Amino acid sequence: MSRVIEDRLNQLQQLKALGIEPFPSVTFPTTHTTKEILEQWEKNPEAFNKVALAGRLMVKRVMGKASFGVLQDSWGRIQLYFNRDILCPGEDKTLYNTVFKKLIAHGDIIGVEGRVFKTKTGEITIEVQRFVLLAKALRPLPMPKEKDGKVWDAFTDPEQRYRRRYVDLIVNPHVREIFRKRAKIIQTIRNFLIQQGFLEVETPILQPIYGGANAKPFVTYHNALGMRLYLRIANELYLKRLIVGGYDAVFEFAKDFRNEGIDKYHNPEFTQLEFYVAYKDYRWMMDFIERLLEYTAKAVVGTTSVTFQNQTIDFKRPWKRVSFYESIQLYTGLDAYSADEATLRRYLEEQAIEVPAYASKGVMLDLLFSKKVEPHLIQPTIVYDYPVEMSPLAKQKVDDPTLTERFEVICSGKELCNAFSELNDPIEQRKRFEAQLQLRRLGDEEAMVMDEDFIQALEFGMPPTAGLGLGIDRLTMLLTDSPSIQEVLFFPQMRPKQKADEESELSRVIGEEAVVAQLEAIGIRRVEDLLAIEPSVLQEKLQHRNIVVDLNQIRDWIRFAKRHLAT
RNA sequence: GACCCGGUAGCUCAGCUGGUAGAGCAGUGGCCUUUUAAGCCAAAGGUCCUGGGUUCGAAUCCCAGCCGGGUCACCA
Repeated sequence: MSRVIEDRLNQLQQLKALGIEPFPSVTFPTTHTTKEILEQWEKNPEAFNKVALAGRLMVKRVMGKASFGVLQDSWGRIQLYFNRDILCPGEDKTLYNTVFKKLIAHGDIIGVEGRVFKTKTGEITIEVQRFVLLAKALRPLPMPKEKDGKVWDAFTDPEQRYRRRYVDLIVNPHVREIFRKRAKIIQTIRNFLIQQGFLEVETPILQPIYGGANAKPFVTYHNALGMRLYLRIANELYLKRLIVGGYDAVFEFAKDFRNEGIDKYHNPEFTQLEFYVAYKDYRWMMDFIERLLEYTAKAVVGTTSVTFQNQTIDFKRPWKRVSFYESIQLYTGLDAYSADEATLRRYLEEQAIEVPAYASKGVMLDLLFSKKVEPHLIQPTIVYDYPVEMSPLAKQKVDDPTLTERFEVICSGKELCNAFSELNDPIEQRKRFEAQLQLRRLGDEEAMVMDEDFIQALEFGMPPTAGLGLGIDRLTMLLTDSPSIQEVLFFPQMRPKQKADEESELSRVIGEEAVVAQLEAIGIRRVEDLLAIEPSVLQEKLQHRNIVVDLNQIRDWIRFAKRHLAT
């Protein structure tokens, strides 16, 4: 590797010797993109006798006094033709023989000017009359080659692709396309909502009390306030406060954070759209989400029907609708509505589904549904009327208080949306939170916690409201036929490549390696040691080693250390 | 978290019945003025993930660890 970089550094020096700056401070005005040329040249070749475009040189094939290259810009690739006597009409052939042939390499970013023509073999090509180096590449790119749809030496190792996504984006054009579609999905939904009169809002990511979903949070610490904060697991409770505040319809594309495992459907941070509409209910919301997703699919892929992992999924409305208990009846034959806890537990155990000891009826129904029903629901399906036990923020049905006005959209066997008529009765909401607290006491770490301020907000009166959460990452997977969430996130979470033990527990708490080294020198090697020493003594000892630290800083470390040990 | 698979040149991979480390592409030098996975000739390129162990000798066998992927578990 170092050899290749050495060669390139060498090229760098030689360029400078020729008076060519390898990283010039210039603009390069372009007249076209690769895509425009490829699409429009046939129709009107005369208009392409003088074009300028810039991009990365992806392929360089030198054939003596003429060469071919491939230029890649943001939109695609086009072939370049370099001819010695066109580039160097006079005696001096340095520009071609030395600069182009020796010093410009695969991966360099260049600007070219020239005329568009078609080669003998029928490929639209730019005859380069002038080129400039815009930025030198010191590292070599992987070089996949492609012919007739077959790819050789593809850059496929997921680890490398995700860790160095920029390389992935350079050499795998379809990856760039996925993220363009992701952007289009978000823009389409945003425009749709704005057109319907929604207000786009932003709510806190750092929350003193986390809520709105069943999940384990990330914990952090605010030094000045001296308090624990959580990264939000949802923004639901804040958006509903805004409905209390008098907005009719609000939405937020929210990054949420959940401290759980990572797999092909889960990343610690993910994007969820939530929106709330006053004076509507979940029936209205069913129609609305059908319209929204049908419209989005059409806008992004052109049709309502998409292919996802060899399944055809059609977002054309109306979608199938089935009640929660009917769906269970359908796939298990079980009358879960009438069944008591013991019956459910027995059934689950018979099906070899692990049931936690603390499992309430709600938890068991959830298990039953996700194991036995969800996997069968491939086409977008609205499952409605969820049991109250599993829906602590949803309004009960008037004619059956064991059920709530809640529905989920299941698609390709996975939850895509979750929606309900929002519970706006503060007294009932308090009871539901208390039931959650009880679950928590029994060992359900994902049960919700009490949010007094939210209840107080409801006490001021919230209109009847319909709300919905939509997993943007999952929707993107569906609409781009991506098999994992990592494929639709630019930078999915990865373990650091360095050996984990290179960074000690202590350095995770302290953060500054220089300080850690001195701490270790005075015998503080573990987080526990930090707690055992008096802050002022530590300050003095560090001072002897020429490290001046504020006493508050040391107290922060100790707080952090305590938190670290507690988790 | 459990199990399975993988980690060898910049990239894709072979070598894994232990005996001096291989190919294609990329890179380097040379030839070639419409090629396209360009071609031909030549030379070069490596902590075989890390650390231990077995052995005269380990990329190869054993143990531990790290990183990734897959399946399952938990979750959206």
